[in-house]
Amino acid sequence: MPRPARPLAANTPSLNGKKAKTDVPVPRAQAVYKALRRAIIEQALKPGMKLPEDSIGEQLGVSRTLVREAFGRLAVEGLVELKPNRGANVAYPTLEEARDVFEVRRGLERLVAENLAGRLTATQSAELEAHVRLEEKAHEQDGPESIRLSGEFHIKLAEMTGNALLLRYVQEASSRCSLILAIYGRPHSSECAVSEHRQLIEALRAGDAARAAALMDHHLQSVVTRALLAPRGERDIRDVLAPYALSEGLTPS
Amino acid sequence: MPRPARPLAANTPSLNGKKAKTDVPVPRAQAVYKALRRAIIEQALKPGMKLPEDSIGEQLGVSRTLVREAFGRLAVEGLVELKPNRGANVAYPTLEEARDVFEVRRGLERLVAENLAGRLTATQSAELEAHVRLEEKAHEQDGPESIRLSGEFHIKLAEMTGNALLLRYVQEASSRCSLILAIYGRPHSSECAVSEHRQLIEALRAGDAARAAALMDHHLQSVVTRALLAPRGERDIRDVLAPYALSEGLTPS
DNA sequence: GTATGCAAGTTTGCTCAACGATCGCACACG
DNA sequence: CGTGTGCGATCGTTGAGCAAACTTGCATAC
Repeated sequence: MPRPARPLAANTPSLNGKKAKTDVPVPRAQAVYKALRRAIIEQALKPGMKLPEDSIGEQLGVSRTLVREAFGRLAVEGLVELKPNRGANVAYPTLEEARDVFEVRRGLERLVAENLAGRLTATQSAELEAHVRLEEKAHEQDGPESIRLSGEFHIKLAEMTGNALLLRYVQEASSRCSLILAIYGRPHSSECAVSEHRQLIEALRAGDAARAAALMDHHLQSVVTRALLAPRGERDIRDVLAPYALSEGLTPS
Repeated sequence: MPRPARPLAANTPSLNGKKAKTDVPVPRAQAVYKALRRAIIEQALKPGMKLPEDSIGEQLGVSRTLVREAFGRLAVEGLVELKPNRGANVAYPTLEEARDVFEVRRGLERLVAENLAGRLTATQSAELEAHVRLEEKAHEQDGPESIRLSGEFHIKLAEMTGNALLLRYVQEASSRCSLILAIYGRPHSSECAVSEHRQLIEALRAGDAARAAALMDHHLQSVVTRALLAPRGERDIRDVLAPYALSEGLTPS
């Protein structure tokens, strides 16, 4: 039995748009996971969309086995919803889940701020400044670049902590927030205020852990507020009707 | 081709020692994952131990496919270490990783405390009291029950928040802490002080979020201290030599 | 005694065909 | 219109198969 061509092998190096950082082979299972994850985050695969194993496997040039593995992992992360015998769908988080994710994310990012306060190296500091400058430049042009850079700022901070588990959790929570904001967010509400990023860097440099944590908390809270999600404790008619208003193209005042 | 008997199907209902809570079928892949996870946490599978797909599959009565899926998921959780083409081993966290996990856990549990402060129902409160009484009883008998109940107290708190993501992260961090303490902890150092659990419940009931968070933080910090892991910032000869001392059967004073 | 090369055996990563179970949908019937 | 049945699609899983990678044991050279 001849073995078929392996299209993904040809594609794998280009998935990241650059060569692998090391010569460690990247298992195809990993590549499938990353491709699907990215397609969900970038909204090529829309919230609620059905994900048939067969056709996804065909499109990626891999067997169902690897697709199933990727689904399993994405389900743990909350990006895919799996039900026994019912297959996989891109997750469609409820408002309750959204609130949970944002709450946890705020806690995690506070931890990042506390960890980094007073510990930034000159190199890291310069790197953050450069990033903020990119954000400002992108903000002037009003494109999707601005949103991407906003999110990357937070990932960059988590990376700088050097805590792998914290980074993983922040990445995961951030991905889920992206999905949630795609569903519930107001247009253009996904990006962060660049000025707040600047203030945060200053507090981290000053070594004021409490101030940095408070700034971070306030910063993320204002992202949520701009995105129409009220914080826990403010359950009112607005919460209940929000998805209906959106589906009818209405914008609450 | 006749299909073989399915030993795991016969075993699955007994894995939890009780009937499934609902009639939703439990996929075997899930059962394999849970069995392996439990075996690692309970230390039937020791840190560093090699996990061959073939023999694990035979022992659990499932195909390699499901074993591979379980490995993938356990690897994400940090309980299993996977290297391409080198197979799976039970994870053996470094001291650095240990520190990371404890730091994140402290942050997560602080979040739990803040979430619950002033929000415990009477039922929840009674449930926690009952749990602490069980801990006290088990503590008198000096068995493994005491350690298990200690860990469960924290999981129970996280459940009470109603935040699924927070619960998942606490469960995961807690599992990894168990593995770490198995490697690096002093004997009998894994359990919590029951009196501190009591103080925590009081603060939660009083609605003092700041105090509850501080108590939780201090509580977990003292678990770490008792277990020989110094907090970050105290890198000294003790850190460096700890694993060597242990491997030679020496106990630092 | 130590280092190196090679062959054989073992394990891993993955594909694929196969089969039973489950589900949704269309159609027939009362 | 409501209900039951049959069918096709999909899911969950198994096991055979194969290539690649790795490990182990043995022979040989220095």
